[in-house]
Amino acid sequence: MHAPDTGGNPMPAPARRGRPALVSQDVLVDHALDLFVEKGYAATRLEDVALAAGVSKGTLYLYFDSKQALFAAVMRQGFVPALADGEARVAQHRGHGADLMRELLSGWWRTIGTTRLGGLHKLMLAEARNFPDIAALYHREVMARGCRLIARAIDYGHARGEFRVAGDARTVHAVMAPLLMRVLMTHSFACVSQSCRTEDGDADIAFSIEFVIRALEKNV
Amino acid sequence: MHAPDTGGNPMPAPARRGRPALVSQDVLVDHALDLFVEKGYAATRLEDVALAAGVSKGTLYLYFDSKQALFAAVMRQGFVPALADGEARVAQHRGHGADLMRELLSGWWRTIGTTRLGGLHKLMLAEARNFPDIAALYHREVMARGCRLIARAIDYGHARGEFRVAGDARTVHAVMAPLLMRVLMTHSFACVSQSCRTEDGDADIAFSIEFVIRALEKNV
Amino acid sequence: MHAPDTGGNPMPAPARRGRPALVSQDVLVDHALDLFVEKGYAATRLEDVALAAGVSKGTLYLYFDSKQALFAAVMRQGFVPALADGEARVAQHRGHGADLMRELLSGWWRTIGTTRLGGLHKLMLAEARNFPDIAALYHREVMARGCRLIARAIDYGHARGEFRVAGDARTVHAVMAPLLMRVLMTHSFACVSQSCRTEDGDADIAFSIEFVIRALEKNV
Amino acid sequence: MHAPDTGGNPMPAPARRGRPALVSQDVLVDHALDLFVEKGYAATRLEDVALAAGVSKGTLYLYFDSKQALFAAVMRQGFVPALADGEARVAQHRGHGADLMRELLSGWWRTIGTTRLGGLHKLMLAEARNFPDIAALYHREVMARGCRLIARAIDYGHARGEFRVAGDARTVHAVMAPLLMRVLMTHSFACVSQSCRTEDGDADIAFSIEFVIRALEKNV
DNA sequence: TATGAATGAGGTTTCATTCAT
DNA sequence: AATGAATGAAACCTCATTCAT
Repeated sequence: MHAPDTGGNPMPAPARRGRPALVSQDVLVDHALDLFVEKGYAATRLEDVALAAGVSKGTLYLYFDSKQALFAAVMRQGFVPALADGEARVAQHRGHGADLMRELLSGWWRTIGTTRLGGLHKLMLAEARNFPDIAALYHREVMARGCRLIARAIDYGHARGEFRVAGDARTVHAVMAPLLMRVLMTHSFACVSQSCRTEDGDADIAFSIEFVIRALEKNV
Repeated sequence: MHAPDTGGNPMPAPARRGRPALVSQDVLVDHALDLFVEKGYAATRLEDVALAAGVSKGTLYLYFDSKQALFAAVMRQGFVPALADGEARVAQHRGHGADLMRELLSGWWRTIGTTRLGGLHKLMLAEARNFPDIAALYHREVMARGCRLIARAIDYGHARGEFRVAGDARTVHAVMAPLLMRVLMTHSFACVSQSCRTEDGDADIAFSIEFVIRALEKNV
Repeated sequence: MHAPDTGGNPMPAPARRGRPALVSQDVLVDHALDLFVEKGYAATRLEDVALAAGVSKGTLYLYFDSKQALFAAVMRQGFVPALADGEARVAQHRGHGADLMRELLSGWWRTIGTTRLGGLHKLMLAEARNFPDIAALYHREVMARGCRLIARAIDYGHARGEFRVAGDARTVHAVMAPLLMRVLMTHSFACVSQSCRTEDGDADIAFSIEFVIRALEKNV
Repeated sequence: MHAPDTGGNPMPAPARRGRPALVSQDVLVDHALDLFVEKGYAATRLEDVALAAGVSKGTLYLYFDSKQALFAAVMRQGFVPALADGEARVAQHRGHGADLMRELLSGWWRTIGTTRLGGLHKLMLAEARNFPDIAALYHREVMARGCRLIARAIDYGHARGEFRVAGDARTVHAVMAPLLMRVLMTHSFACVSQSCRTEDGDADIAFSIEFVIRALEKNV
């Protein structure tokens, strides 16, 4: 992930030849993410991605073999950082299970639900059938990993005697559903209905979180 | 799906000139629904729709002005019957609110969640941004109406003192989310992961329903 | 190759629906042959083929799935008739072996060497490496069949005691080479050198034919 | 192919500034020859040529103005040495005309027929129409010169009363055709048919040579 | 009404060539 | 001299839509 350590010696000039790159893969992926999320896969023209990044159509093909390869890169690079962040959070937590759930879910909402990454979830959902390979990658690397995260948090509360259920798949699903649905709605119908916008969403989100926590907790 | 029943009266040689249509709009919409759900909007070719319905590509244009018009018809005709059914159910109900919820949600699951109509929800979600007009229609005629239905049921239970909350938008959302998500998963990742299939889904669905009912009910 | 015999019943009107075709596969193949021979495979644009036939680019794809499929059709349809003709000729022949050879070779020259089909031989030679499947077809259906034809004629003269050798592969090769080379030259260097043109070619061809016949015949 | 021999004199530190070229035109031409012969002109990418020679695409353009210029260089450099060799052979020959022919033709086969240069002949044939200028050069410098060579050899035998014909163009053509055809076949259909391979070709070649010599010689 | 041939805009992809370092 | 990023024209191919019968 980072350049090999050269042992304290100052790294010599990288001896770059030729014209320096105008863009990097990351920049292209960044703009592609925007457009894919905004217009969907089919309606996004590679030329628009390139122009958005300030290069020409052909340049894109120096970095990605095909439209599908670009799409795969968008998926791969989009979710990895957010997941690592969530995992760290669970590992460190002490205190009530309900508080951990609150932190996790509201954290997810802040870093994914309200950002382009939310749109990426919707995109993957919409295109999964057309790109089984990428869908499998997403399922394995993103969904499964995210579910394990939540499952561990529920188990934590269950082990402390606070939650009435353990973190099995069905429970995880029920816990995540309200937030995920809200994200999907935002990225589908926000343009159509005020009620799907996320603007004053914080209160709504808190409500959804408390709703599922109530379903998890033992009666007092 | 089939020709309208003429009530047992033998149809005499019809007075109107020309043959009756060999196909009706309904047949086309029916096959279009299948293909749209299976492949998504962009990947569905009108020629395939026509072939599936046993007519030629040109004939399709006698019934629908454009691909988008066909898509709109699919959406319109897909949801109307299911909604009417649900509304009748709520109007008639007597007894516990929880039982009404169970009936509504499991009824929704049977008639929509496990049928092509589930795929239609996913399709609309995926394409809403590309077809704001249709999305607005869907939102108005399907989503809003469906939400009112659920809201009324929650209010019913609330009025009886069984539910701790009234049927406002946020609650409706939280109640529907698990079932909707499951449908979306089925139509996206079923091909990729066993865990997204709906096969032994009945137990899972019951679990999801009880999960949200628990969140609705007052503590005992 | 021809419509199935309907047993003497007058064929009913074919009940053609829709717009009658502006072109047929044969017309497209015909123009494609011209352009492929003139410019080579890579330099021939499908749009030019279509325009030459008086239709649009898209129409071509109603008849052929791809450029390669068109190329295959050109090859298949180009050679079949000429071969059948030659085979009939050998079967009927009576008289001197040398005369049969003269007839075959000059017949080949007239029907292939001086027509577009000569260019087709050159095209196949030039493109064989790029299209192994089509090359295999050509080798099996055209070259092998043509070689058998010549071999039979040599065997005929050999059986009569006129030729000193039998029709094995090497002999066939040596017999055909001068005419084939001349065709290839014509279609490659004619534009560059008068000496490669075929205009007064008849005397040259007769010379080439007598040259190989002399090599075949026993000394007098 | 290798650096010019400097004659044993130790090259002192060269006075000229800058490094000597890391690659020479010859290296590029050498690899271009391989690729052109293997894949044909259109299917050969300049980038592959550069990579094969161990330089970058840009470097190639320091030596050649265009793909066509590279092609021209390949042609020019490919044939010149072989021709000089053949010409020397004819000039020195004493003895039977048939033996001279055997030596020339089998020499051609060894140095051209079985090497990449054979593929170069095929390439020129395939591309002549697309590059008239190069074709003219080839025709003038290679074909015409080669034909003169053969013509002189036939004349030699004719002057000695061994051959029944003089070395006119038609005869030269008939003499060369079998070997040329075999080369073309090898470079076109070898991948498709065992019978076009050159493996045990020596016997076949001898046969072809004797075949044409028989056609040249007077009856005994 | 129904057909199926025809269209052509629009997309992806390739690659010879240029250019700044 | 050498590089390698960048370009953009051009080709193939698709498919929603039109049209003549």
